[in-house]
Amino acid sequence: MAAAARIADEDGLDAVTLAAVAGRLGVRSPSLYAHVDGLAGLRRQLTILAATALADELRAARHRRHGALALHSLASAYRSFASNHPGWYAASQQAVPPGKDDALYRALAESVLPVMETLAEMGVPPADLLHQIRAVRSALHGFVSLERGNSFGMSVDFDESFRRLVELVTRGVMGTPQASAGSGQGSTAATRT
Amino acid sequence: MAAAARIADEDGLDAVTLAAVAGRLGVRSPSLYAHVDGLAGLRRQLTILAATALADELRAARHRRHGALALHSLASAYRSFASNHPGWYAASQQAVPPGKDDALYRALAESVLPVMETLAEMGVPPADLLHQIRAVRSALHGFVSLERGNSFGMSVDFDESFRRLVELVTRGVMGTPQASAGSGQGSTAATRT
DNA sequence: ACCAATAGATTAACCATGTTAGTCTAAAAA
DNA sequence: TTTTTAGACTAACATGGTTAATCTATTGGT
Repeated sequence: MAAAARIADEDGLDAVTLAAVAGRLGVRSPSLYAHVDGLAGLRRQLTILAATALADELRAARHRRHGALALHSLASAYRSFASNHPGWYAASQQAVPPGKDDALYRALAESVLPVMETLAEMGVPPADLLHQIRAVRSALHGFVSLERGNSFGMSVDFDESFRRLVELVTRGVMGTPQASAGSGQGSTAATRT
Repeated sequence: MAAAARIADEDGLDAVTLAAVAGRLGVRSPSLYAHVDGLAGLRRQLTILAATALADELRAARHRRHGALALHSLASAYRSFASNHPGWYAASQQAVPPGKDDALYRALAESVLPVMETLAEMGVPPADLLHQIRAVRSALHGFVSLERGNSFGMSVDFDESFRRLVELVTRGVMGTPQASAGSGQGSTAATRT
């Protein structure tokens, strides 16, 4: 897994292949089947590894910070993670098959927890929490994803753009409680949103 | 290309393969080389096709609408496109290799134009335009991408979440001009942002 | 000290996919 | 009628994933 993780960051997620991992370990591909459940298993574990790493970073960024400051710190950490570990970030954003795989699900959920806790602490009413988390996640993932994918033309001032985006979202999350019209939204307790 | 486009939407972007396209056309894979420049060329053209289709939808959504309404319509069209053509959407969001490929670049740029025009028309000052476009694109792409990737747990109320996100961004784009601190941002004329 | 179990690697073989090279055929152009 | 050409084909090879069957060395039990 360590070898796979290195390849992901150095050569891109697509370069994570049984042959590549085996090659780096000085071993033939079939040998890997004694340790991982094929390519699918390898990628799955890589996703878990990446999501866990991201969750750790986010947790650390939030540590002992509160309110808007915590949110800003979180956002920075999120973007830095994607920048420092592009392969891991890509892995952590894989499409998730519905149901079943619990470990995978929980690892991904953990990376969302810090956002949820921060917003909750900032006083977002439970009825709004779900929507706000989605907004924050969308903004962060969207920006990072477009930035990583080279989808922003003119390579100017990404930092400033990000700063503004984060402030826009922060403002949106704090002010204007926005009376919720529909739905009775059940448990706000659980994990992913 | 039509065959490839159908496969992308029906079986996912990853299923777009020379073998699959050839199979659907009742032909052997090597035959395709007379029409497309290998798999890379096929995918490239698919990206152009998808970006063009997206641009058309966005242009249509904006047609004869103005201000916040245009932006909302744009946002809806964006999300609908991803929902109706998941494969095309995925294709239109491929990472872009820097420089060179002009046709590809321009096709992708076209899909951003409607956003730019709408914001400009809404009175966003030129100095802010670039950042605002990025914010809007980030929010839209982020939400759609997370929704498509099954990354929102609890399958409740996506519509409401999206509605709120769009309103949050709209509010952010209209109010609070946000004095820009750094940079002298050159030409605001051009295309992608 | 010996033996058995096991972890972990191996080769061989087979699949699918992408790709190149060389060839054939039928329709279009001259 | 002849030539050109578009568009297909087969053959052959590379890479990557996967399974099966086998080998070997270390570990653990007796």
